[in-house]
Amino acid sequence: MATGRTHRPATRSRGIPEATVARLPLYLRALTALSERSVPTVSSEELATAAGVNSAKLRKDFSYLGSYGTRGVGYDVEYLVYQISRELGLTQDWPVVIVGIGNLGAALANYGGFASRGFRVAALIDADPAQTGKMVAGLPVRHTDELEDIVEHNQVSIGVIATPAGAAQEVCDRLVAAGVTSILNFAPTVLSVPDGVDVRKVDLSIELQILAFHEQRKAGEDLGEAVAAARDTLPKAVAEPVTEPARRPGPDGDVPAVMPA
Amino acid sequence: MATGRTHRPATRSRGIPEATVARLPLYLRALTALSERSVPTVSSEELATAAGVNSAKLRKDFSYLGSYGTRGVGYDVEYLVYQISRELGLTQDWPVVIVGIGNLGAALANYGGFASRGFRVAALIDADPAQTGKMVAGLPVRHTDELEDIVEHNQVSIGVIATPAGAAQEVCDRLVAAGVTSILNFAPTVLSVPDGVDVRKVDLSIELQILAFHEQRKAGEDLGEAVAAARDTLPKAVAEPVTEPARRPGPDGDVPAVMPA
DNA sequence: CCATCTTTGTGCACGCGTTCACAAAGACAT
DNA sequence: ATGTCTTTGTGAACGCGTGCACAAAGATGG
Ligand SMILES: NC(=O)c1ccc[n+]([C@@H]2O[C@H](COP(=O)([O-])OP(=O)(O)OC[C@H]3O[C@@H](n4cnc5c(N)ncnc54)[C@H](O)[C@@H]3O)[C@@H](O)[C@H]2O)c1
Ligand SMILES: NC(=O)c1ccc[n+]([C@@H]2O[C@H](COP(=O)([O-])OP(=O)(O)OC[C@H]3O[C@@H](n4cnc5c(N)ncnc54)[C@H](O)[C@@H]3O)[C@@H](O)[C@H]2O)c1
Repeated sequence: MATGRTHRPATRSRGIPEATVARLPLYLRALTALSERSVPTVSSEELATAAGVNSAKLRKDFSYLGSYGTRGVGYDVEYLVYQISRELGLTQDWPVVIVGIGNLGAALANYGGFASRGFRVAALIDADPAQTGKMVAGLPVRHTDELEDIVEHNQVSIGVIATPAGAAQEVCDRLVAAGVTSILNFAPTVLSVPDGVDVRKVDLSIELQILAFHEQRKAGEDLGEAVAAARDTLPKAVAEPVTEPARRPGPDGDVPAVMPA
Repeated sequence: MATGRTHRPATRSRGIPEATVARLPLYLRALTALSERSVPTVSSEELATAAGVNSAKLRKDFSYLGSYGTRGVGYDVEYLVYQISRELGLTQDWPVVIVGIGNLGAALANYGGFASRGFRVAALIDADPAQTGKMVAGLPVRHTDELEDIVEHNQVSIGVIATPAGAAQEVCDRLVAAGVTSILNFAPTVLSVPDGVDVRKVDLSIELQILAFHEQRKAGEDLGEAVAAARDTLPKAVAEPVTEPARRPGPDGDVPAVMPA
């Protein structure tokens, strides 16, 4: 998930496993829904179903937080909502800046799911002078020149990058230098950051490619494994059908037609 | 990652590990950049750095695809681009539909990264009659009534859901019934799908919450562990101040403002 | 043709995450 | 109070993913 140095060794003694942390928001969402329906308690089985996970996994996850359940009954919904919120740090307000107010950045700014969990959009930042001053989601777009001031003045520790890939590393460096220590990156680039800074990335293109992989697998299965299997086990030299691009890269490094930039 | 039944047991004999599949697009991106610079070959060390991973991991990943490197030299960039593309199923065209053309859906439709990897947006679909017919990213928005026709006629096997959470499961069901077998879900809901259908989800809110967790950790470390440790080890019964959840869930199922610990 | 040097491919060990399965804890009825 | 019944919390086994470390492969130079 995280790209840069997100190495989290056995530093944290009473550490909650990363996999568990990633599921806590899922549980929280399910619990919030139950809370809104005024459901007082819930069993691990029910909650697990609602969150789309295995009940044993859910119980083990909760066991890292402490013993918050009652045997024979289940978990108190309100109490658990509070405990998970506290563990995730949602009992406090997190100011966030979004850098790059284009198609995606504007959509993010308009997204209601931000504020609903204690994430407050402190500022929208863009380098394009034409954008500067425009109102997006009730906030004025501010110029990149102000980035450092904004971050420091609002005590921003979380930054969202929605600029083109080419600008991402530079924006990242400036955010980090200004004091941001957590970055959510939507640009398709590997960001390098110093130790102590967390980076998480969201990459639509990668998700689609993973889906395509499985999709191809399914299609292959349907029309018999034989073809795929035969091709796959062919020795390297022969594995290429004649229709394939010349294995030796021509004088001009040509990319296969189907795979443009 | 995937939500619904994405259980991929030891079915596939010569199966590529899921973790490896998830990294292939990363390698591909780095290789494409090298290709554009007409770099002929690359070592595992260089490529690993560019992709932001460990070189041993990269070599092991490639070993699942076959032996495509040359010892003492490295990997042929063009050849590797082709092999990974083929493995990921990118040598063919994947028609995609986007359902829910609001803030996010429109941004996705405008995203150039779609077409650049062989993913063709076949149609944009929305339930709002006011949206229908509007042009977004050069395509007309079509009404949900046409969903089944569109999917079947265009042989769409990948669907993107960007509707509000409440509509996501229904849209999902219709997509699946119409023949879609891979879904990328942006709505914050757990989708349930039949076996054989892959679901991947992208949830901004979850990403932010994970960042907040680590952010809280970092902050806690700085001002000494003592406070956090003391609070955490409080017996369960006492951990609950009297001021706490008598909490009838208000109209907003929100988090408590500030909990005295 | 041989020596040297570079880089791959992988055997192995280790740690994390998942799942099973069950003892113990507690609610609830009698 | 006692027994029954439900559900938690967790020990233990297992499988997957990661990273080390090195032998083998092949390029390159003499
Ligand atoms: N639109 C999507 O659905 C989508 C999906 C996945 C990934 N992405 C990625 O997200 C990023 C943004 O996509 P988009 O469609 O919104 O692009 P866009 O071109 O619409 O918006 C980019 C914005 O960033 C601003 N910008 C450029 N350089 C900047 C800098 N140095 N500092 C501050 N702002 C700067 C531009 O002025 C522009 O407003 C891209 O990297 C894209 O690959 C987009
Ligand atoms: N905007 C973001 O940055 C963002 C980020 C994360 C998640 N999300 C999620 O993505 C989804 C869309 O977000 P948004 O900001 O674009 O919302 P939006 O309200 O702007 O757009 C939703 C669109 O879906 C359409 N729609 C509603 N019901 C439909 C149905 N049954 N069939 C087809 N179309 C239907 C609506 O007409 C509307 O155009 C939401 O679930 C949101 O939680 C959005």
